[in-house]
Parts: sequence; structure tokens; C-alpha cells
Amino acid sequence: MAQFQSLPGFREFYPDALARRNHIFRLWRQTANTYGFQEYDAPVLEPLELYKTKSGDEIEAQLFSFTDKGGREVALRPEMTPTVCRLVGEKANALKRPIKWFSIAEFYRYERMQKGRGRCFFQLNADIFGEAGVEAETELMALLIQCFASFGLTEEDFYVRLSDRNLWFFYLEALGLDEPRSRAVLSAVDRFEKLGEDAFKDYAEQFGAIDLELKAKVLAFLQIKSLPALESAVAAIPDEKLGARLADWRKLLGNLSAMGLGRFVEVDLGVVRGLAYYTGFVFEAFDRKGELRALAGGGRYDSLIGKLGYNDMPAVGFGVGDMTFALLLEQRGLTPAVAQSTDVYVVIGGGAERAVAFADIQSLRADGFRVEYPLKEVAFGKQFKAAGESGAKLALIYGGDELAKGVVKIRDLGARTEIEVPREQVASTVRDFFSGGAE
RNA sequence: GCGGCCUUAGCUCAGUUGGUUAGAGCAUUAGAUUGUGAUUCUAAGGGUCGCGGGUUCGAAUCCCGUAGGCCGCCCCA
Repeated sequence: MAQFQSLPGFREFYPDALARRNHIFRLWRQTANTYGFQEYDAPVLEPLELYKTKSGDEIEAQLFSFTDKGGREVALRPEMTPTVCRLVGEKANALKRPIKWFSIAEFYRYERMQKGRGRCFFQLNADIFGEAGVEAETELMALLIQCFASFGLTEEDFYVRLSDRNLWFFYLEALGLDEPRSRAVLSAVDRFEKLGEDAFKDYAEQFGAIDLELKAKVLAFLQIKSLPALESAVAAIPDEKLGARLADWRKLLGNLSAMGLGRFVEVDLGVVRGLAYYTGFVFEAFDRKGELRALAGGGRYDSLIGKLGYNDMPAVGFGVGDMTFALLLEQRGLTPAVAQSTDVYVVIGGGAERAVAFADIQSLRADGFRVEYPLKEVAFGKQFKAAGESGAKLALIYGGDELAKGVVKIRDLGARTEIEVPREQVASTVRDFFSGGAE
């Protein structure tokens, strides 16, 4: 039986599964289009160096990487960001701003499988380049939320946590921390939700036990869950950068409320997105029940394009993986039955009738109807059964009796009624049925 | 990289203290039904019991190894 298995962590999409996947992609694509994003794609295989430059040498352990026949070190793409940065960086001078792009692509990571995570997966990636202000965050967060809401998910189902690495750096700077210490504190902040007090161990190893007063301030700051709380926390510290940053926060949250999306967004300074390349606002989407891993993540990464050797360009982006998202839809009963059904099933008497039926079948198909017929001669009873199971709305009956009279019998499979029409009126009758009956 | 549980038909699962030819439901195909569909009845196809080794007169069953799956830790771009 199992002569060959698929590789661990890889997925196969039988028609049902592919129909569900396509449904997700269709709505994502449609939503991105309504926001004025343009779709792009790029190679699955990239130079290994592209990812090392962005994420460091350690990344190789988590990549599908190998040496190709030309001696090049290559890797299957684990993410889209470096690639899209190259695309934008190469043609930066020729691209109209703002650059609003998206892609739906497959990615590969050499990882251990878990719920919502495999070695290959699809992601919707959307990015805005060339806009340094919070207008870019506004547009992207709105798109992210709409990409979920399009499926019928509501604020009861998911929410987006918003945080800000700049705000953290300015705050820690105002508290007198240098950059290495600030980074260590942020790393602790990132892990605090999971590890609790242990999150500060790494900091202690590098810089000695953390000052208790400082720690108290950090913990208080990371538990801020609203703009007013943030404002009052910052009000106590006279700092120009912090004040300016707060203005950005008001603007971004104000924009999202004006769009009617405020209910989806929560201030949560506990989110800092790991050691990532993010430089400003960061956000993550989660299911409300807290049962699944992150649904989406994104943020601003203004220095990455420069790091890859191009002129600096501001950038904000997010990615949504298909696996966790599909789990959420399933949990909420929003996975649609998307089986594509037949429009017309043609019942054919015998060999002679077949030739006549074929001509009409082909012309109906040319008109865009989905038409099926039995590949081999089978009994009428079977054919009607097959017609019912196919989901067809109409059955056309090409029997010897009808053709002798120059007519075709058309059966409305839903209403269980039949009419006979002259053969030359078959196409128009079918067309009328579907244009009149459908909407 | 580490840990827990699991693996018998396409799917969901039975399978007695180790004992003849490994079963059921669903699904598939065919027949009842050579001109009218979602019901019903009948039958068929489909398995080297994940793979390899060991114990035994005899292994789906016990032991060892290994692969794969699920879940969690680490990580999560």
C-alpha cells in the first residue's frame, strides 16, 4: 500500500480540501483588491544568503536548504518579506508611491509539526512601502481585519493586539537604559506572558539582577491595555519623543475607530514580536478564546530594505498563515460547503443519440455552463440517479423517442417537472432557466 | 533538539489468555431496475495488521528497534 509517502509535514490537497483552500484564497485576494493592493509573486527558491542577511546564520537550521548543481547555496523560501524587499528595492525609483502589494504564496520551514503548524503552509502577505506615517499602519490593520471579517468572523471571534517597539525604546531610554539593556528588557517583555518572572533570567545573566524599581515600572508598562492608561503612564515622564509617539498612537487608533474597526483592536504593550526586525508599531491577531496560536502578525520594518543593500525605505507589512486561520473558521462553523456543482446533466439513450447529444453538450459548454454526461452507456435509471447526485439543476434527455420527434426533454430536477422543446431551442431554454431562476 | 500518546480496508473503528481463512459501519463499484433521481435490498472489490528484527509449534496480539501521525516544550521570521 504505502510504497511512497509524502514527506513529513507536507500536505496534499484532495478536491474537497483544495476547494476549501481556494475559497479562503479567493476572499483574501478579493479583499486585498478592494483595498487597492496589487498582487505579485516571486521564486520559491532563493539564495540562502538572503535569509541569513535578514535573520542571522542560525536561521539555516530551520530552512529547507541545499546546494544546487551549480554549487549555489539555496533555500526554499520560509517567508516573503526578504523577497518582496528585494523586488521593491530593485525598482524603488520607478515604483509609484505608496507601494501597496500583496501575495498568496507557499512557504517551507524545517520544523516540528504541531497544531496549526506544518513544514509547508500558505500565507497572505500584504505590505505598504514608502509611507513612514501611521497612515500605512491604518490601511494595513484595516485590511487585516477585513480579511478576517470577510468570512463572517466578528470581534467575538478574533482581535488584534497593538504594541509599539519605538514606544518601548523611548520609554526605557527615558528610564535611563542603554540600548543593549533595552533590548534585553524587551526580550523579557516578549516572554513574560509565557514565563512570568523567569522571563528576566537572561537579562540577569547579562547585566546582573534587574533593579526592582525598574522591573516594577516595566511590568506596569507592559500591562497597559488602553490608550488612556498609556497616556497617564507617559504623562508622568517629560520626554519629547514619548510625547510625539503618543500623538502617533492617538492618530492610528483614531483612524481605526473612524473606520469602524476600533472594536477589533486592543492596546497591549505585552506584544513585541520576538527579536524581529520590527522598528515601530507591531500587531498580532489572535482568536478570542485563546485556544490557537497567533493568526497573523505584522509591523513596521523601516530598516530592512537598507540592510539588504538598497536605499532605505519605510515599510509595514503583515502575514496571515492558512493553517491556523482554517482551524478558526472550522471552530466557528464558517467553513463553507464549496463543492462546485454541475449545472446540466445530459441523459443519453444510446449510441445514435450520443452523437446528437455531444453536439449540444459542446455548445452549452462553450456558453459557460458546467455540463456532464455519462462517459459510458448506462441504464436510464442510473443516469437519473447520477444526475441527482451531481447537483445539476436541469437534466436534458436525449432519448430515441424524443429525437425521432425532433425534441429534447428538459427536466427541472428541483421541481421534478418536465417539458419538451424543439432541439434548436435547447440552448436558449437552458440560458433562460439559469438567468431567470438563479437570481 | 526533548517528552507523552498513537499506527488494523479510502474513512471511523472492533479484534477474547498468543490459536483455523483478520471483521463491521460508512464510502466505492455492480445487480435488482434496457425510459425517470436522494429510499430499500443483494453482491463484489479493497488488508503483506506502518516497516524491520526477536520470542514461540503458532504473533494484529508479547519484546526490541525504526518510520510515520497527533499533542506539548524549545523556536516561531
